[in-house]
Amino acid sequence: VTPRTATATAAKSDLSRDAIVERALSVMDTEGPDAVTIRRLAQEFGVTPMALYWHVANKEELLAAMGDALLAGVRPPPATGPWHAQLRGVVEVLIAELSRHPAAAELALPRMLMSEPGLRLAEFTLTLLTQLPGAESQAAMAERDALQARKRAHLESLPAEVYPHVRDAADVLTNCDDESAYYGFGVDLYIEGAQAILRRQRRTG
Amino acid sequence: VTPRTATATAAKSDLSRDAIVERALSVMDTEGPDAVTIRRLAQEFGVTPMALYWHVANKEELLAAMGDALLAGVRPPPATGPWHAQLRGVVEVLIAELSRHPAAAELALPRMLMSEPGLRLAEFTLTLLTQLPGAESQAAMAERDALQARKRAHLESLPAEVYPHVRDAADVLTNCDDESAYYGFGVDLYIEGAQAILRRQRRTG
DNA sequence: ACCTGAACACCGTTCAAGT
DNA sequence: ACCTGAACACCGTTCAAGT
Repeated sequence: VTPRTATATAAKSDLSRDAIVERALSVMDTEGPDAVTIRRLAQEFGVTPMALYWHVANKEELLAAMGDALLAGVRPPPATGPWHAQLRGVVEVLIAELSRHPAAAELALPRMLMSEPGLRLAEFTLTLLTQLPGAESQAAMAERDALQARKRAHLESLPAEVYPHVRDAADVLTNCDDESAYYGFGVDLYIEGAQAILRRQRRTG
Repeated sequence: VTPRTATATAAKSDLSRDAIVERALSVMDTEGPDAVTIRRLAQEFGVTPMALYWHVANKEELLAAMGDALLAGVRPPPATGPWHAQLRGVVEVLIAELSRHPAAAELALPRMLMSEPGLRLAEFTLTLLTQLPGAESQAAMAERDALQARKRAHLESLPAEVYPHVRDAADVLTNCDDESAYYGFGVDLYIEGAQAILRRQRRTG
């Protein structure tokens, strides 16, 4: 009679960082954000709550790891067609991945410029856009200055050989000295897009 | 010696729903989301935690009310110029308001289609866009089907005289039968916008 | 290296009771 | 109508200790 089988639920895989993150995602998917607690995940593995702290520093780090796991799952489709078709491709794959874990989606966006999987995606997107500066999501737009300072510091420490475009765009991506210019780009993006679609609707419809 | 002055902090305004919401926003602004707890707000007013439950059903309702307060603060600038200039105007005012309460920004977006202040804003925006269907934020895009069903039911119960455009667009705003079409619109918006800005850059730069 | 046990300082919320 | 007191069932996390 091993002590584990007494308390462990159905799937009694070994405890590990990846296993915890994966289980946390599935708990969040099925039971919502409030259900993912350290204690709950512990009993999911038939283990003491404190056992998790060996694999994960704290809950904040766990949530970040969940976001990174989503982004790591976004693999761009094979490159065919013009740049905007490829761009549409990655965005659609990203949306598909976020749709598979709706409640965890908002964990992914703030990680885009702060983690390896996120930066891989950003670098790929910026490669397609070449000289066009990047536009952040609305959620990212509303983030604190402190966090943005950390982001910039982090971006500036990146190796230029691996992330050339991200580094080039670091200023635009984090600069908030001129807020109106920063937000203005996102607004322009929306307006121009709406106008273009309106024109097309008039043509075809 | 009244018992209140003994425990109340500096500003000892009377307890009320609006006062609680306002104080919650300022606590969130200055000390972050984790600091806004029922117990903390109670001692902010020099009162027992349970006192708040007379004015607010639970914490979830409090957070929703905070989001609504932000949206209620978004007043469109005087209408001048073409429709896209006016649209840019509201969006900029919205962004300005969200910037004043960065940590609370994400409370506002999910309330856009669920509260009176949000619907007022949506109606105004859709009036400008006229026949153009509305595009939701990425955060809203990732919401659950259950919530979308509630939204639709809520939208369909609205008086057609007050919210004609919102009602007309209810289908597009909540329909997820064809996910790809729903998300595709947002993607088109982004792509077309990026292309338009690229063209303009080539012309002027 | 990996996990346990006991404890601390918190949460949101209910329910009966006061005024 | 509006607030209190005591209690319940939870949290995340630390710290010393086990194997």
